[in-house]
Amino acid sequence: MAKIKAIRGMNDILPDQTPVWQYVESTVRKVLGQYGYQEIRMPIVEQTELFKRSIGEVTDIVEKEMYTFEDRNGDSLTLRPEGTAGCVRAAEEHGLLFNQTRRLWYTGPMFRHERPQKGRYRQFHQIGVECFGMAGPDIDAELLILTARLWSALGLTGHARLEINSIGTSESRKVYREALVAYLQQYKDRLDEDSQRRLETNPLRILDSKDPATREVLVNAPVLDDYLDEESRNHFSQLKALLDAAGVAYTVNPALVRGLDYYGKTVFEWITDSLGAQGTICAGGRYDGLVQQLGGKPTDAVGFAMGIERLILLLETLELVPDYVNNQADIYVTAMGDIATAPALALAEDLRTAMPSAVVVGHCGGGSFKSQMKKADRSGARYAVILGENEIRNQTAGLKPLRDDQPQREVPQAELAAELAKLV
RNA sequence: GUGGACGUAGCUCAGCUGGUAGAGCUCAGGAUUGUGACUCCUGCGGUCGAGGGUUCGAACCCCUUCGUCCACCCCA
Repeated sequence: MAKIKAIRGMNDILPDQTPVWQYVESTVRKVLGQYGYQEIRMPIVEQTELFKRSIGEVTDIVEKEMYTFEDRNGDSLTLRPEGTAGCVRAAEEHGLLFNQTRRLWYTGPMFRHERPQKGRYRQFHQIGVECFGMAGPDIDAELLILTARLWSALGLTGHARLEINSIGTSESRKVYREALVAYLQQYKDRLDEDSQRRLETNPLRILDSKDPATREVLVNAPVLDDYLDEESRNHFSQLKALLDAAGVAYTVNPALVRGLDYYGKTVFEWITDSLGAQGTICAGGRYDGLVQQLGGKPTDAVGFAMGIERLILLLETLELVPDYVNNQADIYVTAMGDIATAPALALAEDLRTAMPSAVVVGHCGGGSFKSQMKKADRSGARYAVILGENEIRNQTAGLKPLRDDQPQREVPQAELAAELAKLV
């Protein structure tokens, strides 16, 4: 019988991995909380139509990467490939957007049927942040300042660079797209294969082609900046001024376009060079038209998503995960022989009551005393508490430091908690 | 979807021109009646990813398939 294995590209996150996940999630939670952002939780499955209408019919995501299936009643449902669409749907559906401003965030798994590689999986996890009802560049700036603070909290400052661009309103972008396509059509045979295809699918993507011949053609191509409407241009220059004032470094990348149709005006990416091909750890932009497009009232909006796997990969590559994150135990309580089992359980409970934040691991499962000490060592605990016949007779416990050369002491059981509280 | 590399013990990997499976780590026990980390000894542990073919004989050669990794595409 062949063993059943996990689905390709969908990974188990094992016990030695969960501490760093919790570390990242709690850090993000803390920083977002500082800015007054509220958490929202949406279903993982939505009507397929939601993603088609928001992400765009001709994007790769919708065309070939969605996990779409029929519900038992015949409805077409899809495992969410990203969070913005569902967030907008939920917020609109429950009246969270009308005549008010909102700062929301969420986290959870997303699903895209792509070929897995480093930093890219079929089930992956994002932390998404979405802001509604704020038209000005101040909220764009707040989001970027917030991410900069998050990098600082994680020790990542200097390891990711910020690229920004303005792709204008959908109207001005449409005019530009036509001009670009018209220009490139003249040199179609000089473009690389991928870019020829992109002429039909996603012309703006050709701008960051790596092919030398294509790059040569692009030298004289129309520039998006020349086609920007006045409002987008002002918005962008104000944003740059706000970032300058806040001390957030950035570079303007005119070739930066986003893959999802709903973006307009501000777009940005935080990129690292330490992860190979999948170097974008955080990306987003403004999507003022989406709420209306999904049937709501016109509502300005801006947001971004971070890839948690990529963030963790980066932290581990740079060895930035603090040691305390992986420490499993503070105190390990041994029990020598059957006679010590009940007293050891009771003593460990006393310790937990007296030191609520300490991790007190009690030995279970028998084994020689030697092996118990070995496990105490492996647990990472700073102190071993030793309970055997002698200690029980004397109402004491052995207190043995495991991380320095201090000698072992005999402490009355009644005083042990107070004694350890001083040390841990 | 395309290209390349790779699948051998729980983990990291050796295994020569084809001759019948190895090491280190981990784990258990011992040297040390009740004391971890260092050392030494012993032991547990494998359908060599799966299926087929060639051969007296395949972990090794051939085909198919599944999976992993990296890159392209695309994206977090």
